[in-house]
Amino acid sequence: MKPLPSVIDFTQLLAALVKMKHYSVAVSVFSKMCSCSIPVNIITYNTAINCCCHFKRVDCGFALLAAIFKRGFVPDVVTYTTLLRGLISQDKFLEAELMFKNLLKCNQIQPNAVIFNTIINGQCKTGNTSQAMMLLRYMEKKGCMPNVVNYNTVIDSLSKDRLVDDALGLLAEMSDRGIQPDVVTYSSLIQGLCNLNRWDDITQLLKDMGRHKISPNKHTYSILVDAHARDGKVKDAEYLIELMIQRGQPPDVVTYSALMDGYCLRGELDKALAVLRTMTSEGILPDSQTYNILINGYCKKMKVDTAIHLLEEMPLKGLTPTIETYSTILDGLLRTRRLDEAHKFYKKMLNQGVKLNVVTCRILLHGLCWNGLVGEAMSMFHNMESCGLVPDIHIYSILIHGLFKDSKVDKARNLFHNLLLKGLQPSVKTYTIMIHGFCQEGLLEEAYKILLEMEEHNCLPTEATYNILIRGCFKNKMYDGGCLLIDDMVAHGFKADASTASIVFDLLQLKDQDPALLALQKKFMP
DNA sequence: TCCTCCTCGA
Repeated sequence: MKPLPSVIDFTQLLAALVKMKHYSVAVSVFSKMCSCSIPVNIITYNTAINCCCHFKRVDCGFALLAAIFKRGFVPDVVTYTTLLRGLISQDKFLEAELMFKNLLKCNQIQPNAVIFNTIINGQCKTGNTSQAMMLLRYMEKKGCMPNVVNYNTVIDSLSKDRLVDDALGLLAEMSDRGIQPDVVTYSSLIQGLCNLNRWDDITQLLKDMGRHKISPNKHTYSILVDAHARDGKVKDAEYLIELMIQRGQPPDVVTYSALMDGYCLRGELDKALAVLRTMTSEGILPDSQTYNILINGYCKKMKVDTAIHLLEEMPLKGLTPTIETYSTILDGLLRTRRLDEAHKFYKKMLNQGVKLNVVTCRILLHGLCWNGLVGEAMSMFHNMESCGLVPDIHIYSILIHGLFKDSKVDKARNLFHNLLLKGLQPSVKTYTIMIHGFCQEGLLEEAYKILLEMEEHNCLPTEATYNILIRGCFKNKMYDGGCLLIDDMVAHGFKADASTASIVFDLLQLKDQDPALLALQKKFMP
């Protein structure tokens, strides 16, 4: 109190609380400061607004903006950046974009690279990478040179959209303009290449990093560990972890979780558990996600009881199960047809205040259909909208599949038309399910129409799509049609391979010695 | 003294 610390000291105190993620404490300290007439300035306000935003209370952030005006302070670009980020983190991207445009139009701020990036990142995260790219060009026109973070944001998004070559183009552009890429740039690119299994390019990029004297960090290594683990190469993943330790970048909970996931994918649950023990003994505490990976592993192996045991263990370790934890177990119960337990579990989950999301609904609908309860699935589907949940294309595919399985052809057809009316783009899966359903019902013409529709919408059929339709033709003795389709699939670059041949083979075994089938046998069987 | 980008889960 004597002397009273400066406004900078108080602001640093607040910032320290933010860094420790004690947002509610920080906000109450801030309001105490205000009521005690302790000096504050615009930076103190910005820090407080940032707290509100992390606290998922943008509304309080805007209340503080009003207070700024009331006290005669002038909000700066940081104030607005923080508010925009708050809006975006609460899925209000369109509002954020509108506010940003107004700020520019009214010359309220001199936009800098940070505020531009906040919007660029928002566009990337809402699936509009191409618009983000346009904004990257636009900021330059506004006299604001893009920095490495702006490039990194777009490069990361392109890489995640599988457009790694475009991302690599931006890397080249950076070098041309003298903007040095950093470890984040390379990490994003490596991840993009990992998703496409372009191992040679990854090696090349790692060499490139070395030439630029940029060392991989925890993130980079974790990306590589994850990629190897996903690819089943757990031994290589283990080797990478050793390398991390040697190079002074010790693995963390993310690295070990990725390795665990690799073991789970191979069904080696004992080894996954061993990883959990290793990390704990090294003082790295598992988080909810680590448990979710393990729980998922056990559910996929139909060992739902062990999964439930792990769920019960979480609170003992100070962890709160997430919606993902509950959804995984629910999926396990439904897949093992433990309907009563699933129902009880679902009720309990809702009682605990867990909020449903689209993925949980997807799991429930899939589970209901899988257990032959299409009617209940449909009524749940109709309830979704009243909960503010918008069904996605996967949900439509699941329901259409369920309806066909129950021979409800008209309802399936209706649902398909409805999704088109809603402006949803059917996926290859949706189309394939339609084709499969129509084939089962002997409606070959309708099935074929769907194939044509796919091509019209530039949705490329897969080998499986063709095989399903071909099988449908043969089963319905439309041999010529089947043969034409085989030619068609070959023309589209697919091989009429073993599974196509086996269709013919299956039918030969089932059916009488139909001469047309015998002719086909000559064509396909060795 | 405050605000942007990268790693694991259904």
